[in-house]
Amino acid sequence: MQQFRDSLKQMIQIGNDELDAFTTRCIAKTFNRYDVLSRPNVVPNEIFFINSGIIRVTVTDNDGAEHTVHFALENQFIADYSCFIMKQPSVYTLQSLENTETVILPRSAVEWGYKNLLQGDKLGRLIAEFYFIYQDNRIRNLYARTPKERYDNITEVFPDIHNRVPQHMIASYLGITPVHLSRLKKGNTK
Amino acid sequence: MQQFRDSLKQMIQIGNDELDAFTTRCIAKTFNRYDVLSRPNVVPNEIFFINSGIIRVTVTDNDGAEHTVHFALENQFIADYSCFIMKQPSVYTLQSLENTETVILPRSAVEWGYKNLLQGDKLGRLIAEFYFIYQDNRIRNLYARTPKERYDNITEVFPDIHNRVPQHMIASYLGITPVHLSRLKKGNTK
DNA sequence: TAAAAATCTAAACATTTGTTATCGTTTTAT
DNA sequence: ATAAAACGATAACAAATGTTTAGATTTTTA
Repeated sequence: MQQFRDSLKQMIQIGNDELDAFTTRCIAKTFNRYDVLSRPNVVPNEIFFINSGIIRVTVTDNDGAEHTVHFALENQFIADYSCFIMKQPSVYTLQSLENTETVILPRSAVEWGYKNLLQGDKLGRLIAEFYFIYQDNRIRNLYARTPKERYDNITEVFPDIHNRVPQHMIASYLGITPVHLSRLKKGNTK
Repeated sequence: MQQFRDSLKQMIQIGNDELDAFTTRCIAKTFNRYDVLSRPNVVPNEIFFINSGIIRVTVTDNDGAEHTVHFALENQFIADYSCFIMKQPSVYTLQSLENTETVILPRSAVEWGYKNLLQGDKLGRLIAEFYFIYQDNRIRNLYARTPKERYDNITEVFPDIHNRVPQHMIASYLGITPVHLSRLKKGNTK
């Protein structure tokens, strides 16, 4: 729980009493590799903070094909945040790709934080802003960069991804097929 | 300014005194069609609220090609919000497509609001969350829907877009060429 | 440790999407 | 009102990307 407390302290001004009260409402939980943390069609009532490990977020399209839209790493928050906010049934699957230690923030804790922490709303603002920036980058890359360029730059955002995630999941994240990624690596295409 | 005040009142609890103090720090400004509101490579220090009109957000890639990443409509906030938050040089161009009435929120007003409005951080949180949800949707569609599906559903997010925006800009937003959109409309492709 | 499963590359072929050019129509600007 | 520019459809062709299948290698599981 200490790692989680340190992250909070980096984001907002918060004393030990507030930290105690808040973290008491959170739950440490460890997942095994390939465990599913969150499924589609269920209203998500949890935000996860990752102490160690890696979580993949996927969406399934109308044809049943699975698309990796995100990898979440150490010291990051992850959730089906849209559906969490809107209290609507989830659209994503969250799955651990390694043994993953998390801190779970139940909805009750989050709402308690907004109401009772001196800088609770600021914390919520910073988390939302952080992911906004990340997503903005995503969208810009999808529009203005080729798959090859996205591949070449993926380690900017996910430093050791090549050692931790199979290539076909990286291809999915890039928005291409594994076969095509294999081709791009050979360098025949621009 | 009344429209802007009403929008604020819908988002947070705010009295007339606070509203007066805040809106005094904002500036009403009208732009002509095709005016540029914000350019790349300049640190953006403003958020725009749209009373009427429509603003297009574009990014230019390495080859000099322009991509439309967003249309902002009435009663929405729009900015190069990532760069605004990070105080970094802008990457987007904001351009009005109609005569557009805006309220400008200078950085000074935003920061004043966070510090002095009772629910300032909550307002910031809600705005960031709102755009997070919008972007999340964008990304999911880019991954899990075909261009044709994105075209068929575009009026969900932009109701009267077909009457207000030329088709080649819609194509750009969909991530395809105008020629290809023309093809899709004919219905030969899935 | 051995069998099974997952992974990556490769090739051949199919489909989607982009590019260029043309033409008629509509919109804009003088 | 008229000339210029922008716009959208279309066709022919080119390039990018997907699909299927096969085989070799690595990783996982029993």
